[in-house]
Parts: sequence; C-alpha cells; structure tokens
Amino acid sequence: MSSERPDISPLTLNRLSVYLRCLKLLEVEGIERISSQELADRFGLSSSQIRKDLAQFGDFGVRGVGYQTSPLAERLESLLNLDVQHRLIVVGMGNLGSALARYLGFNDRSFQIVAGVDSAPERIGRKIGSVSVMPFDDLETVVTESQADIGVIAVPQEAAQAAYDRLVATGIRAILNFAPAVLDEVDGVSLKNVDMRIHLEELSFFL
Amino acid sequence: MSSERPDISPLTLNRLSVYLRCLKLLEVEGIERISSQELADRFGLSSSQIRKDLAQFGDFGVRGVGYQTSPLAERLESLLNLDVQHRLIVVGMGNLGSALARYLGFNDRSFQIVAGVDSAPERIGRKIGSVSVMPFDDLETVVTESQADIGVIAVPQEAAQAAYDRLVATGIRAILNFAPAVLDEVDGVSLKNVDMRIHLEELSFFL
DNA sequence: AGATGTGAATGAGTTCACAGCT
DNA sequence: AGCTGTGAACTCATTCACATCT
Repeated sequence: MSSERPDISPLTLNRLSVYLRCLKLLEVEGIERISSQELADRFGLSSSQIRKDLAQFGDFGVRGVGYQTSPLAERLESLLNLDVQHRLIVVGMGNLGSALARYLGFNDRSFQIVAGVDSAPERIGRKIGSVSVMPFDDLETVVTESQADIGVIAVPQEAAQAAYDRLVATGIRAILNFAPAVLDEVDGVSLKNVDMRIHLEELSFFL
Repeated sequence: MSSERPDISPLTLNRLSVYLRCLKLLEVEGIERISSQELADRFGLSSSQIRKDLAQFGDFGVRGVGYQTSPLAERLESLLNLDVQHRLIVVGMGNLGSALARYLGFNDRSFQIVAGVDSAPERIGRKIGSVSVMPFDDLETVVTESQADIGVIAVPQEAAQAAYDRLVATGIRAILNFAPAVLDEVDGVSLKNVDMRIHLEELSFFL
C-alpha cells in the first residue's frame, strides 16, 4: 500500500534528530570529520550507540577515520525528509497556539507555518505572525488551500479529540498535539504528544 | 544527604501521570471504582502494566473489586508531590516564554507562574499574564523573592546553557527546558527537555 | 466469580568487545 | 594504528499467566 519506511525504533529516530543537530553545530565550528567517540564526548552521548544507530542506514563512516560531518548531516536530513519543506497548520490560536505560530517554523528551512484556525469568532481574522486566523469550520478548505501536511493541535483538552478527528479527515497524516489529552489514534497517522503537564508532574516528583 | 525517593523508572513515572489524568476524568464522570482492564480499555493502556506500575507503591487495589478512583488519584497526587503548589519562573519572555507564562499554571492547583525574566531591555517591565518581566541579571533575587522552585527555559538555543547554569546557581533543582539544545547537566538537578524540533523532525520522517 | 499482585517468559534497547577495513 | 560495524552479553521494560485474596 504505502511505500515502506525502514523499521526504526522511536528512540533511535529521536537520536538521529539529535545527531543531526550536533553535526550542524560542528559544521559551524568548521569541523569536517569526527569519530563516534569524540562526538559522544562532546555532547554527552554513547559512542557505540551512535555507531549502531548510524550503521542501520548504510555505511556512513570510514573505518580508521570517522564520519564526515557535512555529508553525514545531509544523509540524515534526507533520511528524516527534511529536504522537503513541511507546512504546518495550527488548530487553536489561543495563547499557546499563537505563540507556536510565531515560534515554530520561524526562520526555518524545513518547517513553515501556513495557516491557523480557531473556533472562537473573536479570534477569526486576526493576523498572528505571518498567518491570519481562519474559522475552524473551514478546516478542510484551509488545509487544501494552504497545502498543509502537518497539523498542530493547541486547543483545550476537551476539544482535542475533535480537532484530531477533523484534521485526520482532511487527509493530514502527521500531527503534533499539545493538548493534555490521551487521543484515540487513527491508523496510518503519525502522532507526537507534547504534554507539558506530564513533564511538570515528573519534575514535581523529584522535588 | 537528600531524602531518598523510591527508585522509579522514567517510563513508569510518565505513566503515573497519565493514570492520574485518567482517574480525574473518571471522577468527573462519577465513576468511583474501576478495574485495570476497564481503565486500560478506555484509555488505550495495558492492564498488566497498570497493575505492575501501581503495585510498586503499595496495594492500591482490592482483588476481585478493582481500584477506588478518588483515593487512588489522591495517592498518586501525593506520590507525585502535587499536593504542594509549585512555583515556576520563566527565563526568556519572548514569544514562547510569554505564551508559556500565560498558558502554564493557568487555572491550576499544582503549578503557578510566579516570575519571568528576560535580558532584552525592551521587554523588562512588561506585564505578561500575572507577572511582570524582570531583568535576567537579577535572577538570583527574583528567584529568592518569588520563591520559585521550578525553572522554565524559553530562550534561544545559544543562551540555553547560560540560563541553565544561572538557574542552578540560584538553587533551583528542577528545570523544564524548551530550548533546542543538549544541555550540560548538573548532578542533583532534574531536567526535562521539551524539544519541539525533534518532535517535528520525527513526524517529518514518516511523511 | 472476579480482579489484583507477581514470578516467569519474552521482547526491546544498550553496552561490550573485537574482527575487519583503511 | 585507528575507528567503524556488528554479533554476543547484558540490562531494562513489557506481557503473560496464574496463585491469591475478597
């Protein structure tokens, strides 16, 4: 059916993203080549884990030498699909949503905010950063016209499931959820939850 | 030295927070008693995991009966230290920081925003939600006077380590970091990273 | 009967340690 | 000599399955 993605654990995927960030920092410093050991030391990672993670996707390194910073960064970017620009639509333009609209995809090559919707009449038409707030009811049209491919949920808990379902109905296949809700997921749609309350509660535990 | 916390895996800790949220929802529905199976079905969890997680902290359930919603919620709240109110200070009152100041701890029993600091002179003195922005340079004083016990980092990547170090120097022992940076951690300080870029990159991978 | 609490079995993820390439 | 790529060992986490209690 859909084209096959290599089978990769979420934890590894997370780390690839981290490695990419580290490599970018090294590029800025002008470092062209680095060993897994050195990379691990610098950023508090594990060298064998770096090697194992990277080896999954081809022989990026050269024995006796290490990894070439820029080519590896490029391979990771393309593996993570970051060479295509993604278009975000934010559902819920309250405090958090507006801030995300201004913050996410700001000054960024891979992610760009293309639309924002809200159901509160008083917010509709407002201009937040580069987008104007459109009515939630027009979600389908807004998604189609803006060609958004990632949905961002920034509505209150009780509205989160509806926002999710509506986004999925528009054909969106990747969703970042900031609402503190356990969503009923649809197959074939990637979902990442950013749950600040859970994080705060974890911190609270250690206090 | 410091009093001993029961040894608990981060994954379990995460789930306790989830269980607590589910129980709260059940309380609202007026459900006073629930089995691990029913709880699992409702919220897409695993019943044996629920039992194992909960059993670590005492016999919360009754065989043949299940768990009492409210008492269990209370036990979890006290286990997670949520019966004390925590006081958050936000470092970096730009777009994201301001939104967090308005969003986090809003209408919440356990978390309250008590202060915000920034290093940009033009932001100082502004009133965001219930707090006024104070100078970053006065961090020590602000933390002391506001009695903040959790720090929230919402500065750009390059300023994140400095913000972290300064927070730690004030005596803060729990930090929530929104900057896309791999921080050099200090022992004895709890740190949770909320890295939206990593989340977006993960979603991108599946598109 | 019904649902917990838990050892035992399985599975996932990480680290070790070294063979093999440059 | 140096550093990757990788099987094998180990550690951590989840699921199974059932004895145990109400």
